Order: sequence, then C-alpha cells, then structure tokens
Amino acid sequence: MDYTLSNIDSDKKDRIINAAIEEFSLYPYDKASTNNIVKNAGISKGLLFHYFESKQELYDKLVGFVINKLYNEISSQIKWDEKDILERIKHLIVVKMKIGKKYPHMFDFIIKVLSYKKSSSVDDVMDLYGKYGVDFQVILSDIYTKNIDYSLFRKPEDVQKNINIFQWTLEKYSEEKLLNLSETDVLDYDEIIVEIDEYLNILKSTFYN
Amino acid sequence: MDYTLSNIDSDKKDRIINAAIEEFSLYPYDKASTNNIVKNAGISKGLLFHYFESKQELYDKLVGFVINKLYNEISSQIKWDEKDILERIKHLIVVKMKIGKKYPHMFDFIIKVLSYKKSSSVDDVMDLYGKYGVDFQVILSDIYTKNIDYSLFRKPEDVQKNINIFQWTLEKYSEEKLLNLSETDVLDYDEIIVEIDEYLNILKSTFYN
DNA sequence: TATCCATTGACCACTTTGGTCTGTTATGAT
DNA sequence: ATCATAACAGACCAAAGTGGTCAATGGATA
Repeated sequence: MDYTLSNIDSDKKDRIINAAIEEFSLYPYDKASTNNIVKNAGISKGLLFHYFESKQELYDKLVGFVINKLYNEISSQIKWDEKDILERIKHLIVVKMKIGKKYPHMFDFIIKVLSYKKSSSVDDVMDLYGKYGVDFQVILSDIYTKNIDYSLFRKPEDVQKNINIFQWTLEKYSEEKLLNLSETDVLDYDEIIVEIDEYLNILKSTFYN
Repeated sequence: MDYTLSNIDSDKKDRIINAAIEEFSLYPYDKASTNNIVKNAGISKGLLFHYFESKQELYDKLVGFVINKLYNEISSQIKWDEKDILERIKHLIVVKMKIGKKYPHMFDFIIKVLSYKKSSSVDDVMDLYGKYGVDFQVILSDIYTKNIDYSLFRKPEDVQKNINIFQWTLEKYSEEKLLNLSETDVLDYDEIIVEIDEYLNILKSTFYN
C-alpha cells in the first residue's frame, strides 16, 4: 500500500488530499460529494477517477495516508524521556495544534473514522487499520502512561482523576484556541506555549508536591 | 410565534421534533433531508408539509422552539443564590445532561445554529434570535459571574484561569459520559453527582482556601 | 348523512450522484 | 520527428435523491 500517494504531483496531491479530507470530515461517506472534492481541489472529475478507481478507493487510501501521517508525526515528536505527565500532555497538545494548522480537518476526519470504525470491504484497509489504527491508539495511551513518574503527585489516591483534569483542561484549551481562529490567522506557538505554561504552573503548584 | 408547536398532537410532535433536530444537527441545512425526517418520525411526507409550509419554516420554528426550551429549562433550574461557582457549574452540567438525555441532539443543534448564525430570511426568527439567542448567551455567562463569591479562591490572581479549569474539566467529564452512552442506557444521576462531587472535592481542596 | 380535517403516498420537475468516455495536451524516450 | 504513454478536461449518463404537490382516504364530529 502506498501511504504517500506519491505517484501524484506533490502540489496537486496536497490539494486533492485537503479537499477530500475536508469533505469527508464534514459529511459522512454517503453525503460526501466527489463533485465538491474536485471543485475544491481545482481539478477535473476525470482526473480524480484517473487516480482513484472509485470513491471508496479514494476514501480508503485517504484513511491509510492520514493515520500513517499522524502516527509518524506524533511518535517522532513525543519526548519519551520526559517523566512529567503534564509536560507530555503539553507537548502532545502543541503537536496536535501544529498538525491542525497545516491540515485543518485531519483530526476531525480521523476522529470520525476511528469512532465509526465501520468495516471497510477492502481487506487492505482493514489490515491497515489493524496495523496503524490500533498502534495509533496505543501510542496515544502510552503518552499518558509510559515512563511517567507518578510520585510527583501530592495525593496518590487521586492520580487518575488528576490526570483527567490535566488532560481535559489542556484539550479544551487547544480546542477553544483553534476554534476562535480565522482561516488566515497565524498561530504564535511561542505565545501559546507561554499561556499553556501558565496553566501548567497552576496545575503543578496545586497537584504536585 | 408559537414556541410550543402545540397545534400538533403531542406524541407525534415529539417524534417530528426529535427527528428534525437530529437531521439538522447531523447535516447542514442544505444536506438535511426532509425525506429522512419523515422516515425517522414515522409520518408521511404530506403530513410534514401539512404542518409546515416549507423546509425553511420547519427549520425556523425548530430554532425558536429549541432556544426557548433550553432557555426556560436552564434559567428555571439554576440556583442563583448559590455563591460557589463550582456548585453552579456542577448544577449546569447536570441540567445539560438531563436535557441531553431526553433530546439527544438538542445541544449539537443549538451549537450549530448559534455558531453559524447565518441570517435567516424570516424576520420573525431574527427577532426570536435577538430575543432569545442573546438572552440565552447572557444567561450562560451570568451563571459564571452573577452573585459569585470569588473570595473563596486561594490565589486571587489566578481566578479566571481557575474558573476555566473548573469549566473545562466538568464539560469534558459530561461530554465523555454522554459519549460512551448507548441509546438505551439509563443515566444514574445520583451516581453521576457522586462522581462529579469527587472532582469537586479535589478542585475545592486544591484551589479554594 | 354531510362536513371537515388529519393523513397518506404516488407523483412531479429538478438537481445531484458516482462514474464513463472520448478527445486533447504534455512528456519523454527513441 | 515520431510515437507511445500518461495527464487532464469536461460533456455525458443512468440512477437516485430533492423539496414540494395533490387527489384520495378514513375517521371523527355534528
């Protein structure tokens, strides 16, 4: 399976991918329109079906591409030697925001895919899902557990709930940040990290020793 | 304007409302299908257009009905004499969960409506939005500010961020609770309140004097 | 019996659907 | 220069879906 869709010219490829991701993240498979995709990608109907033999194949390849991309992006950027779970979460949030800025609908798309999980008829993609979808979710959970120093917490009996508070706080923070963003806005990550750090300090000073 | 849609038989009314809310919360106006609505409501096409003269009127009346319903439900159940913001938020969350259980898609629907805010051509509904949509958002903000005792906070300089942490934590909690719920499940509110109280205790003991 | 209105679903004109096909242009090897 | 092959366009197709209509039915009330 070709995760990169590399036989297509790079610029056009990005336009197709982005248009398709947007369409499939906006609407469920049946309501997603290939007409919209070609319109937004700025290509002809014929070309789309020259590259992909059907709407289904386009969708399947897209899932493969996106899961692969996210997996690589996240796993390569997480600092596994960081033992403080708050720093881990912060790092994940920033990575997610960066990806979300470049591919605005990638996360919506993959969340939809993983939650529906409706079996694809194409074996190749089920394999792919088994291979990467599972790994993808494993790595997400590893971030919160692997090599974490739980002795930092003031109250050992509340560790799980504390972690939830950490996670929920930072997730909502980034959601709201991305939500109030117009198309052309540029994210100032330094500024964001400063703001996140303020929350981190509050959380650390109250929940850690 | 008839907020109750009361000329329709109550049982059938609920089915139509729920089916329409679901369809409009799932898809944007153009992609929402009246065929789906009548199918899910278990009525004939003719009957829908007997009650509502067009798809647009159905949508407009629905917006009025839902905003009115939410406004009344929330404003009547909030305890305005409660000075602890955490208790306020907790109460709001529980109310939201109860509404979300009876009308599963009402909140998705209204969030979509309020965020798009695309001007309706029907004056009546713009008035309605001006009247209730604004009030609705005012009341939501009042919950977090009106008659709140801020002296409870340990660190006065962090009050706003602390409140954000409270809000985000409890919102995410309820979102996840409702998300992992199958259609037939019954919500045990006593149990939920116990669980929320555990979070409240943690937050109070760390952020309050 | 006559009136009335809720209710049905076949039906309409129109749009949109995924996909095809023929033709044209660009590329690049010989 | 030639020829093959790929890239690309867009008119076109049958099929499905769209919002909306309307004559017909059935049940209730007077």
